[in-house]
Amino acid sequence: MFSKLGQRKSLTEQVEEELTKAIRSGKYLTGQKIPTESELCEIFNVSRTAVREAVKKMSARGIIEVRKGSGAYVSEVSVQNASEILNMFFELSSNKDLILQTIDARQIVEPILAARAAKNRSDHHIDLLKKNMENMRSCALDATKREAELDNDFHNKLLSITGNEVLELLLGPIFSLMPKFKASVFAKPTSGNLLKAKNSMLEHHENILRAIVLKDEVGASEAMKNHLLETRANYVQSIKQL
Amino acid sequence: MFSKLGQRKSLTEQVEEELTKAIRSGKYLTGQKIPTESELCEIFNVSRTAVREAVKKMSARGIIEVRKGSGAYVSEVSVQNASEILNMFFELSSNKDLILQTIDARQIVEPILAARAAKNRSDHHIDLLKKNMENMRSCALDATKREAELDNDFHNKLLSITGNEVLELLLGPIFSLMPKFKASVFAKPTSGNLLKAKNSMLEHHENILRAIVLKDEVGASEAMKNHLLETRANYVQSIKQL
DNA sequence: TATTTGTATGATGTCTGATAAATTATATAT
DNA sequence: ATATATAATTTATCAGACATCATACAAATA
Repeated sequence: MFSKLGQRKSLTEQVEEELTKAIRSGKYLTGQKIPTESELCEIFNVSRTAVREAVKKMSARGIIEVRKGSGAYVSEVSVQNASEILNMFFELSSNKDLILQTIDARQIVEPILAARAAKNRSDHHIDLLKKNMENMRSCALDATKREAELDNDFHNKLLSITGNEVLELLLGPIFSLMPKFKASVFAKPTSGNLLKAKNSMLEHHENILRAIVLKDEVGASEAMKNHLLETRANYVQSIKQL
Repeated sequence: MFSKLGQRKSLTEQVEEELTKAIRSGKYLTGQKIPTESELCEIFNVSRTAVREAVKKMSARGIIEVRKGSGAYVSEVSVQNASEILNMFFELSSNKDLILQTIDARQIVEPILAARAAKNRSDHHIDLLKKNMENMRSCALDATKREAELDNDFHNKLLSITGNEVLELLLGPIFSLMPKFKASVFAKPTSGNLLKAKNSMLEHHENILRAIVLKDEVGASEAMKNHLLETRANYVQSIKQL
């Protein structure tokens, strides 16, 4: 059998592979500095070009962080880090009905998350959510961007109450994207409806929060369902008008 | 006071930013070729080094694909592409109880997904799931890797039946990771329990499938809950023994 | 002594120019 | 017209140079 007819990988890719493997195997720990470029050149016996391009790729993947004049360091694999990459994916996605699909996805998973939050919540969580509501109320009517961010924050806090980092990592982006959607869809809001829309949203959030305070899992789930139904309806209507 | 001189980004980063922006704005469409390196040098008035490093970063992000001797092409932003990045994050994650957190995450979201699948399923979907079951049955007892992959395939198919690409993208990794977990946890299976474990798993899958065939949303959800309860218990027990 | 300033060293960032290897386009021969 | 050989284009890799930044340490200043 022919063993290695497969197109041999480029040097850059080989270096990247080996370095990544080394990091994954624990040879270089989080925060630790990896060898300098010239050292890597000697280790792999390749030019600086190959090393640098491999390093660039790895930094784009969030595996390492390069600091000019200092060196390259193994970055912490964090939720935030991964979310950035996911966010970029969504931004690049040209899928036209991405917005609706995202809301649909939320309709599927968020009620159960709300129920979970009602089950797990501590008093500290309640404080955080209440503070969010306060900020929302005191937010100026025309500060739509801040309002969208606070909205996102509310749902993200709910997600974090579930206490599952894996879910946080994976589902975080579908909330943090909503402000962007909102900005693109509600670009020209009919000012008369602004107050009404905000009050409606506040009411929904209050209903959700109330159920969570009471540790009412079913109630929280239902309140979330209602909230998302209206959210979806609003988007559908606004998209139609475009 | 002096206004901040905003740390100017490196040339590589600037090029990457501009190029990404151009692609996102639709200047270069999916599958289309972007300008050659030397052209980009002229456009941005920088050296090939800067251009190449920007291109490498973008290819690492899955935005473009570089073909030696041909050029760089805007790649389709696919679910698979983003999933790869997510998978890498999980592989690099050193979180010790990642396995349990992942199973917990599945316990939260998968019952509702099963219910959704029961609602949405077509006859074609049923055929696919049945074929998976057949393969699983005819799979040799000691082919644990293949068995784990088929298991993963079953759950992934369920996920795809929901018909929501956003969810597929985000949740796909938590299934595709299970084979790796399985390999690391059940490295030395007590051979006597192999048959028992497989039969149990088959039974659970059958229960789930049956409910889906009947479009029984509650039944599918419950069957999935039971399945994951046992899955979790198995892992907990095996991890203890380590 | 404590703070600031100057300086040397080593790291990444960028440029230039060259050669190799893969692809694509062109020309040629049958 | 088809197939093949050749040329042109493009990315891959290398080498070396200088610029820019970070850091540590010595020197100067208060």
